[in-house]
Amino acid sequence: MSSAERRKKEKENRKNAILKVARKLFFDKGFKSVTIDSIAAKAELSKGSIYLCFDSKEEIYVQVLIAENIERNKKNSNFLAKEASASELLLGFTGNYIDHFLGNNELFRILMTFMLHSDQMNLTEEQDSQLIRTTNENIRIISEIIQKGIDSGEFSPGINVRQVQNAIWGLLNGIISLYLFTGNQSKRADRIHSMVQDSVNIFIKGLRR
Amino acid sequence: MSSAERRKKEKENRKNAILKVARKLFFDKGFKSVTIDSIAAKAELSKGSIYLCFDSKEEIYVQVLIAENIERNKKNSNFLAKEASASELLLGFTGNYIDHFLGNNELFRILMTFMLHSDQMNLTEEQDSQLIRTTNENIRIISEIIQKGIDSGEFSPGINVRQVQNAIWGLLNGIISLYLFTGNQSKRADRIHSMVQDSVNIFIKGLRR
DNA sequence: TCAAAGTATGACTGAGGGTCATATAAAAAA
DNA sequence: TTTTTTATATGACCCTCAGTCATACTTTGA
Repeated sequence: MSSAERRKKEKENRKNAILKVARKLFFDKGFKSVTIDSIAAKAELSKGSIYLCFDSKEEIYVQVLIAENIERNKKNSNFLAKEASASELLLGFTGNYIDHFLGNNELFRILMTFMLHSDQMNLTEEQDSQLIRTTNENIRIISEIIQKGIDSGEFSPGINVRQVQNAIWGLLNGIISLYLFTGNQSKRADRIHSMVQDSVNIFIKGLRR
Repeated sequence: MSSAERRKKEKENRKNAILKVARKLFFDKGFKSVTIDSIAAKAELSKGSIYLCFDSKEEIYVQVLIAENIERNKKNSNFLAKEASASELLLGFTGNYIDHFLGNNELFRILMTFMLHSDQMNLTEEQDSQLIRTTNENIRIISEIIQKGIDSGEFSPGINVRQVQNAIWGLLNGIISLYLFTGNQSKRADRIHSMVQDSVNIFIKGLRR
């Protein structure tokens, strides 16, 4: 291995080490109260070294989110293989989605913060498209489920698949946001699940032919 | 009028003047890039005087949001009086809701930021409940429309009205968030409208008896 | 007219993101 | 091996900005 290659690889490793530390801090304490100094301290590096790998705090943030997206995408990949109706698959996916974010509120906040402020965080073109791409990959499965439902005659053929995908995604994100708003005391998690289930069922009824 | 009363009233006026200035700045520049100094300068007051009326930047922020809620609530009040089916009313309301926030992205961001971080902004009990109350008032009309639909036989009687209200609200907020994420270039506004209309129609179909 | 109470001010503090001159280490050249 | 060049690491420093507080001013009421 040439020294240039080795250096490149070392930098990659360091980047990942920083991301791992940052991830934990963000998820434990929330974006705002994590300082670059605290990341540096925990990664046993100087502040300057952090900035050798990342241009800004926001960039670290977006990289965490992208890594998380990729991770989640792997787990989702075999979802469609299951033998089940489109309705069942949809309820399965949505329940899963809710679980995922109820188990990590901060991750959801990061996602939503990006959705709301993507234009104001000056990311590179690369980062921006990577974020959008990995996010889309994570929800494309909704489209696939809908399409399956149309093909099997379960859903009305007139449906705009992409649009319904986004509507369902929006519904889920919107409901989780409400959940965070009203406070996530005990019992709420149960309630949100039944709410999602009921809402999605209404939606499914509306989708049927 | 006693001097105490007059002083109280003056303070109220000043508060409103500050809010008016802050509102404009927030909506023009976004929360983060508005400084207390800039609010003070524009309100022709010293920084210290701002802090005589408000405890923190967040408090100004939440007061702007509450004032906006109250304002909007007034405009909504005569919505139900219209002669129309529940479905038509629902589509009317949702279209209106979308218009309102597409016309003021920053207001939507403020709303969502609160929904996402309400636990992390240490507001007083008073502020918190006022925010929740005025927000609820703004969307209660959805419940009323649903109830009307049930009463008239248009919608299935088994519906959990409150739950459907929240689901629809979530759907709208989620869709607006997506819209902000994918960028609000021209034509998007049209697309989001048709998306909301289609989604709500699917939902309505699911609600019918 | 004067003391007490209330109000206004802006210099100051502390926190934290981001920078950069300097130091150190590694690689290449001599 | 020694010297030169290049790459990397560091933390003191800069800057912005939320929030504070000692001081100055104004109003009230006796």
